[in-house]
Amino acid sequence: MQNLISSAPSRRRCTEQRCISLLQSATSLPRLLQALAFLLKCGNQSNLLVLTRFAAAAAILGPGAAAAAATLLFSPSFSPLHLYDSFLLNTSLQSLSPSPLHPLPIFSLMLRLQLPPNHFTFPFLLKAISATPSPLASASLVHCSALRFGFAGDSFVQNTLIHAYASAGGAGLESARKVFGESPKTSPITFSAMIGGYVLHGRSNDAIVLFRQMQYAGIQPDYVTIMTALSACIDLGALDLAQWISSFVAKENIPKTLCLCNALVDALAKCGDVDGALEVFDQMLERNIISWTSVIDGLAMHSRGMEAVRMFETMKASGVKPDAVAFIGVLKACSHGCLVSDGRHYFASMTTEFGFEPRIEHYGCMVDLFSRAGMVEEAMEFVRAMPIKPNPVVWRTLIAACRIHGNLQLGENVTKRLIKEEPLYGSNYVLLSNFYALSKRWEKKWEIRYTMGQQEMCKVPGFSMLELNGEIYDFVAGGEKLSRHQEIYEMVEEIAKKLKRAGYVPTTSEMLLDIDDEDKEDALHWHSEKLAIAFALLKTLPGTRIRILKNLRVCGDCHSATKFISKVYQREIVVRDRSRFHCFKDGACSCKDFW
DNA sequence: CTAGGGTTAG
Repeated sequence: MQNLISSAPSRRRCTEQRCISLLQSATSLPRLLQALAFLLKCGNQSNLLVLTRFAAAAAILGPGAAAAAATLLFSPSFSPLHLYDSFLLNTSLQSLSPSPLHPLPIFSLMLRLQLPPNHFTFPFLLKAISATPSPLASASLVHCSALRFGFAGDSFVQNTLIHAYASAGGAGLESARKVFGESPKTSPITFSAMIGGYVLHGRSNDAIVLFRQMQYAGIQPDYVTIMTALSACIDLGALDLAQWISSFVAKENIPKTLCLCNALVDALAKCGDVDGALEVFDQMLERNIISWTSVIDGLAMHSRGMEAVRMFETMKASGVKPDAVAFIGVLKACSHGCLVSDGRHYFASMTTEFGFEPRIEHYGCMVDLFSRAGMVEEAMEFVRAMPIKPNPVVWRTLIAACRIHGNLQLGENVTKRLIKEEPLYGSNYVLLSNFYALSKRWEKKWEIRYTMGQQEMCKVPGFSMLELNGEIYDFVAGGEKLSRHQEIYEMVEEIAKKLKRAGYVPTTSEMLLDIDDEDKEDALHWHSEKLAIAFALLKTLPGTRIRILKNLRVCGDCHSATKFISKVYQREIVVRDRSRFHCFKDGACSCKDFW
């Protein structure tokens, strides 16, 4: 008896599941039709799920197959299916999301069969379009269609339209903004769609401006808007805003969902407030692997490797099984904290204790672990013994170690090998020319620079950002974007003099120019973070902590200069690198010079 | 039957 009751629904589910996989596995239209015929024989005439999956499977095969399928489905001989009309096609559209399959064939069929789209059609359609590779053209096509059918004023349509346009980036963002501006009713959803689009395409400044406007307009952000705004904070290192959001969440009646708390932990840590992140983490009622990974990664970024390792152990003890990403976190903590033996232990435990096959990222962490610790030969040996092919990232890790630890010959060889693999990537040639400069082979260096010029390859320009009183300031080397540059350059000169008196010796070896030493020193002063620090020293009261964010890694000279500045000017200076934090205080850096 | 979203080596 018990058996009968429990097996009946499960058998039906199983059949349906089988239908779907049968349809999805069809590789051509004839096979698909064959599959459908079989399913109909099993009595699926009115099973909507099966029929919509059939339509979706046909759409995957291409417009021709989709047309044939729809003609079949909606032909009179297939009655009474035509009663489903738009509903069937809407559901087909829905079933395409979030897979990246193109929904337009289904939509055009719908029009061809003169089935009128209704107000469910456009959101489904636009949602599916957002997930396709280049949604701009499709979005504007559907936009026109929505206007023609009189659905452009529907708020669901507007929100999905903003999302679809914004997903395209570039000009799509402007189209999205236009729809956004024309939307009469704005909800947190409208704002999330627009803000999310900005964040997705690297315009986090615009995202935050809009987030502020939202509050100004009296619209209460909900948890999705907040998570989106937190992503923008991460991009910009906007600590003030991240902390403000954190307290906002604490005092307002916003559901503290697992997702939201994870986003808060991640954002606070990445904006420089690990202790704030730990506080949120401690108060969480429920934690998943992402919560643990975020907090471990946050500790790793701040050189708190031992704590990260303890956290990893606590996680295991609390019954959460580490996954591949969590291992990346703990291995990163070991390499940034110079915990070589712990790193070895965790790497080994991946296979012995948890049965994972380490991925290239894990091998990369190990190479970094040995490299930072100065064990360059060991790192090279590790790469040689790797069972998977090292990728360019691994090579670059090793190359960075060779440069820092002075293994010039090895570095040069590895860089040449990298260039063979990636001949079109400009930065690789810069790396090679660096080694030539370090070994003072200027002709070789100029040869490379010449080749680069010929092929129009260039270096990623470095920039720094600084947040002062809620405003974000940009600095690029040379500083031509700044209106007050004269003042800043004078400050840079003054800093240089003071540092020299304090015993600072500029490191010129990282410069690529073979000009005389004095000029080299000059050129080093223009690195974007030096400009940012000078500006911050001018604009803030003594004792204020200075926070800088960079797109590249800190160069050796800036690192030692900043250590001196922190002592001479008695300031705490926090620099967020590409991958970690440096907290300069009293002439020392929290990274203990491992970076 | 409708909309916006989270951790990942350098």
